[in-house]
Amino acid sequence: MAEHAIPATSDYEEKLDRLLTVAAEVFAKKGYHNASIRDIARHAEVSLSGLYYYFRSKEELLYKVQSRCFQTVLADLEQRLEGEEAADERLRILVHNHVRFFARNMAAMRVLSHEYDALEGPYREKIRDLRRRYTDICTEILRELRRSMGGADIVPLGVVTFALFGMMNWIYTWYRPDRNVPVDRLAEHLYMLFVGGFVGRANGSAKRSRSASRRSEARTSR
Amino acid sequence: MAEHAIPATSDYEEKLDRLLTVAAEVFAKKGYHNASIRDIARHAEVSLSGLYYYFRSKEELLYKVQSRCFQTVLADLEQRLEGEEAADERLRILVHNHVRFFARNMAAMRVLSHEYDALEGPYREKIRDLRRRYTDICTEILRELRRSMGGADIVPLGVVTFALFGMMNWIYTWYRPDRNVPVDRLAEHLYMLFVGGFVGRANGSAKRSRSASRRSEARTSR
DNA sequence: AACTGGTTCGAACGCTCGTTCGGAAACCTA
DNA sequence: TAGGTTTCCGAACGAGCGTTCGAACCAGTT
Repeated sequence: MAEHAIPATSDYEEKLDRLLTVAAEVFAKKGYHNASIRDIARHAEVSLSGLYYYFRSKEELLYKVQSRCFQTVLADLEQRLEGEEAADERLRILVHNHVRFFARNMAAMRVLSHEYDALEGPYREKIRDLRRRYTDICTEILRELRRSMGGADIVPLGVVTFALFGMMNWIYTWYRPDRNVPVDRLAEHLYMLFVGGFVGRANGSAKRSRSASRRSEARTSR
Repeated sequence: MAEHAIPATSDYEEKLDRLLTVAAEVFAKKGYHNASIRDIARHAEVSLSGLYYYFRSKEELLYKVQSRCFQTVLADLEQRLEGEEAADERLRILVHNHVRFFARNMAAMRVLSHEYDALEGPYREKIRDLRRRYTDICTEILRELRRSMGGADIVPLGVVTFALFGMMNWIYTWYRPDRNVPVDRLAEHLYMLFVGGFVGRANGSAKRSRSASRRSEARTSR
C-alpha cells in the first residue's frame, strides 16, 4: 500500500499509540535533539527501521507526540467546561484540568512545553494553532471573570494568560507527583494563588465569590 | 602553558566574555544539543579549534554561559536588596530585578532556564547550588512577607516560590521586549498579579501594605 | 636575529546520527 | 496449500558531530 494513509487494523492504532508513549518518555528524559531514533527503538523493543513504518521522520514523531497530547488535554477541557457558566468556576476547571493532566502525563506534557521550538514549518504551525485555541479559551474566561467582578483592566489579559500558564507549565521543572503535595491540592493551590494572590489569599482577607467558595470548601480543608 | 589556569592578559578575559555571549545566542536560538561548536565558531568569527583554547568541551562552554549569567543576576539582586527591610518591597525588588535582567539578557537567561538538564555531573551540581541560593532568598522573603501580613500558611512556600519563578521564567517563551509591554511595566504587572491575585488586584479591592502602595504609585499610573 | 610563550588554525580521526532499501516474516483470504 | 498484504528488520550510506594535534603566527624580550 502506498504510504498506508488509512490505518489498516486496530493493532496498528494500538502500536502507534504505544510508540508515541515510549517516544514521549525518551524525548522527555533526554531532550528531542539529544535523543536518537535508536534510543526509542530500543525502549520500544522494535528494530530501528521498524519505527519508520509508523513515522516518516523523527520530526513527525515529535509532532505526533505533541499533537496527540494537546488534542487530548483540549478535548478534556472542553468537555469539562460544558454546561458550566460561572467564570470563576470555569477558571478553576481549567486550572485543575491542566495541572492534573500535566501530572498524569508528565513526559508528553514536558515534551509539549519544552520542545516546541524543535518543530519547523507546517508541523510547528499546526501545534501553534492548537496552542492558540487553548490560550484563547483561557483568555476569554479571564475576560469574563474580570467583567463579572467589575474589575479594571490594569494588567493586559495577554500578560495574565501567559503568567498563569507559566505558573502551571513550570511544574515540569520541579514537581514530582510522588514526592510533593498531591496533584489535586497542587492544582487548588495554584488556582488560589493566581486568583487571590499571595497576600490576598494567604491571610484569608480576600473575599471569594459564592460559587468558588461553595465548590472548594471540602477540597482545601487539610 | 599547562591548562592556562591563570588568565594571562585582559585581552583574554575580554575575548572569553565575547565568546560566552555569542555562545549564549547560538544556544538560545538552536538549543544546546542542536547547536554545533562549528555554529558558534562561525558566529564568533573564530576557527573551530580556536574555540578549544578557551573551553575544554562543549559542556564546559554551556556551563560557563549559565554560571556567568546566574552569578550576575544573583550579585545584582543581593546588591539591590542591601539595606531594604520591608518584605513587600524586597519582593518587589526581586521580581523587578529578575524580569528586567531576563529581558535584557534574553539569550543567556533562556539558556539558563531551558538547558539546565543538558548539564551533567559536577557542572550540573554547581548550577544547582546557585539555583538553590537564589530560590532560598526568594522563599525567605516570602516567609517574612507572610509573617508580616499575619497570614496562614495554606499554600506551602516551596509551591509559592516555584509558582512565582514559573510566572517569571516563562516569559522567554512569549515575551519580546520590543513588541509587548515595556519591561518595567511587565515586571510591575507580574508583581501585582502575584501579590494581589487576578481578582484581588484587578478590581482594586485588595488592601496594599503602606510601603508597597507608597512605592508604586507613580509607576503603575498609565 | 634568535628565542620564548601565549594564541590561532587546518586537517584529520572516530563516532553517532537520521534515513533508505530490498527482502524476510507473519497473517489473512481463498 | 498458494497468493497477496501488512508488518518488520539487517545492513548500509552519507553527513555532521565533538575533539585532538602539530604546526604556524605574533608579541615581547634578550
